[in-house]
Amino acid sequence: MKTLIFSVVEFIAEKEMAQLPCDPDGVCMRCKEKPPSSQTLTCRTCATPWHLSCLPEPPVSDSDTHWECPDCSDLSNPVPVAPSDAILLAVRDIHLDTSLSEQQKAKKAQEVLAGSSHLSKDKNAPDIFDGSFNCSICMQLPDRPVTIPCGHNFCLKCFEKCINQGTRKCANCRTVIPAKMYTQPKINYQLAMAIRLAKAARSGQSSGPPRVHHFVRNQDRPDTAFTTDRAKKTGKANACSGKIFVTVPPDHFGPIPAENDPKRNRGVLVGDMWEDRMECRQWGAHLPHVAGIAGQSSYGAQSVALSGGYVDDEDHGEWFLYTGSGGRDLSGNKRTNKIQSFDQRFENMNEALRQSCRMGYPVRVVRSHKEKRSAYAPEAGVRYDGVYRIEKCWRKDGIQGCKVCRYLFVRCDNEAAPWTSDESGDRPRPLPEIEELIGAIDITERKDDPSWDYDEEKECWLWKKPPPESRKSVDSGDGSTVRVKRKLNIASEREKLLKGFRCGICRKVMQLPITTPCGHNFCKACLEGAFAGQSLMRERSREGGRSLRAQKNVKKCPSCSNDIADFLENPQVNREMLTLIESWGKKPVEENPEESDENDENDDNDESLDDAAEVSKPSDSADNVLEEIKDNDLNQQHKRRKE
DNA sequence: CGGCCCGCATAT
DNA sequence: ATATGCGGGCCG
Repeated sequence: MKTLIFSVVEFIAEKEMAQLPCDPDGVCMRCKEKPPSSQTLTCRTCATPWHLSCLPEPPVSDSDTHWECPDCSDLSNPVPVAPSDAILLAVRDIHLDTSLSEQQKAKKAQEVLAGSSHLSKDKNAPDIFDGSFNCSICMQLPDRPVTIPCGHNFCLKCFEKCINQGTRKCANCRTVIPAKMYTQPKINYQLAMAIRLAKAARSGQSSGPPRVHHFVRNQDRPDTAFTTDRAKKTGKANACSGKIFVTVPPDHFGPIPAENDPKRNRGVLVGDMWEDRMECRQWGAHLPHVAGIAGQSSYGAQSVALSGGYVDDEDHGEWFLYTGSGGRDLSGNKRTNKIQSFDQRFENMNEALRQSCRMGYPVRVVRSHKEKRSAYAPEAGVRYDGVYRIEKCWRKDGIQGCKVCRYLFVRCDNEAAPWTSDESGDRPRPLPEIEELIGAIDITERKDDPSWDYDEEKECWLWKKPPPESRKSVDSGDGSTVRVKRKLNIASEREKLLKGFRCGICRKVMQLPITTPCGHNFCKACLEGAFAGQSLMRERSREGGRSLRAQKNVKKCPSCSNDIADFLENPQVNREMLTLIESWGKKPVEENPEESDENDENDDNDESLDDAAEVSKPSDSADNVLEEIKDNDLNQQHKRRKE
C-alpha cells in the first residue's frame, strides 16, 4: 500500500512539471499568465480550461467542444487522481451517448471523475465505506480530515505530503489551494467525529466516552458496600454499592455463568449466600437493593427477592406465589410500607413480571432471612435459589383488601434447590392447583412455547428460543464499558452523529455544509446570510466627506476570528459531508420499532428532542439538495468557461 | 422490637 | 427530572 501511495504521489509531482491547466482564476499554472478566453481550450471531459500556447501538443480537434485535455485523453497515463479504467471507460461511454447534450455529458463526466458517482447511486443507501469518501491520495477514509476550499477532504498527512511534494492543487478537482491553507491546514473536527462514529456504528461497538450506568464508576468502587461521609451518621443503611463482580449486563436473564465471573470463574451457584442485599447485588443475582423486582415493563423481569414484604406471598419451595409491588403509600421518607392502601395493577415492575410470564423467561430468585413465614428462607442473609418460570399471573383481592397482582413461580433450574437432597435439578412438573384462581381476574397464561424450557434429549433446561437481546452495557470493572448489544441502536447513534453535524450558526443539522479553511462548518445559507450585503471591497468615507482608499472587507469566521473573506468569494459545499449527513438523516430505523430503546440513552437526553425534530429536515428535501448541488457544480463550470 | 428515615439504584 | 422501592442501622 505504501508503495502505491508513493507512486501516486511521485506520479503527481512528475505530472505537474510537464503539463498544467489554468487555475480557477483563469491563470495558467505553467506560464503564470492569464490568457484571454480565445487563447484557452476547455476540456470536454473535465471542463478545465488550458492555456493554448502552453499545451504540450497542439489540439487535433477542429472544434473546441470536442477537445480533451492531456489528463483526460491519455488513457494509458491516468490523471493524478488515478481513476480506474472503469471510470475512464464510463466517461467514454457518456460521450458516446447520443441522447445527451454536450452540457449533460460534461456534467455527467464531471460527476464520475470527481468521485461523486455516489450521487447517482441509490440515494437511500450511501455508504461511507464504499470508497466514495476515501481520501483521494491514500484511498482510505480520511484520518484527521482536512477540508480544502473546493470542498474536498484529505487526510492531514496525505495533504501535507502532497504539499511537500510541491503540489498546490486539490488532488481531486485541481483547484488551487490557497497558501494559508497549506501552510496551516486545519482539521475538520466535525467530520473526524462523524467518520469515527460511522466506523463505530459499523463495527457495532459503543462510541464516544465509555458509558457507565452507576453514579460511581464500577472500577472505582471498593469491594464492599461503603458509606458516604454524609451518610455515615445513619450507618450502613445509606450504603453505596460496592463493585459489581460479574460481567453480565443489568438486564441479563437466567443463571450467571462462570464466564461472567472473572473473579472466581465459577458463576453464581444455587445456594450462594450473602450477608445482605447489597452484597447479593454485587454478584448480580438481584441488583436492586430495596426493590423486590428487577425488570423493565416492556422487556421482562430478570429477578425477584422473597423477603417477607408482602403478606400474600406463599412459599412452597419448588413453587411459590408472589405478590406484585405497589399499592402502598410511600409518601414522606418511607421506602417501604406494610399497609396496602390501593389496588395494584399490571404496570411497571408488575408488567415486567407479566412479560417474563408470557415469554417463559427464567427469573432468578433470591430468598432473604427476612421472610420469616417461609420454611425455605435462610436463617441469615440472602441466598440464591436458582431460576423459576412464571407460569401464570392474575389479580385477586389481597389479604389487606386491595387488589394485588399475583404470580405463580415454578422452579426450573439445572441445579438442585438448596433444601433438597436431590443431586439433580428440576424436571418439568405439573402445575399445582391454585385455589385462589377461582375468582381471580386478568388471568394471563403463556400462549407460545417458553423461551427457557426443558430439553428431553439433553436432560437439562436451556434457552429454546434465543434470550432477549440485552439493551444495556456491562461494566467490566476494568474501566472499559462493553456494549453487550450486537446490533447498534441506529436511531440514537444517528441522532448523536447528526448532532456532530450542527451548523456553527443555526446549531441545526447542516444543510449544504461548507467547511471554512479554518476548519469550521456552516450551512451554506447561514454563512452567506452572515455576510449578506457585504462586498469584498468596501468604500470608505468619513463624516467630513473625505474619501479614503477602498479597503478590503474583513469577514471573520463566525466560529473563530479568522478572516475568511477570500474563501467566501467562492465557497464550495463539502459534498462528502453532505452525503454523510443525508445518509444518516435518511436511514430508516432498522430495528424492531415496538422496542424503541428510548431508555437506552438516558445519559444524553439534554437536547435530543429538538434535535430529533430537526434531523427530519434534510431528509425531506434530500433530492432537492442533491439537485442544487449538481446545479452548483454546473454554475461552477460556467464560471470557469467564462473566464 | 417497631418505627424512623436516610442515600441510593433504577425505571420511566 | 421525578417517582418508586420486600434495606438497614439506630433510637427509644
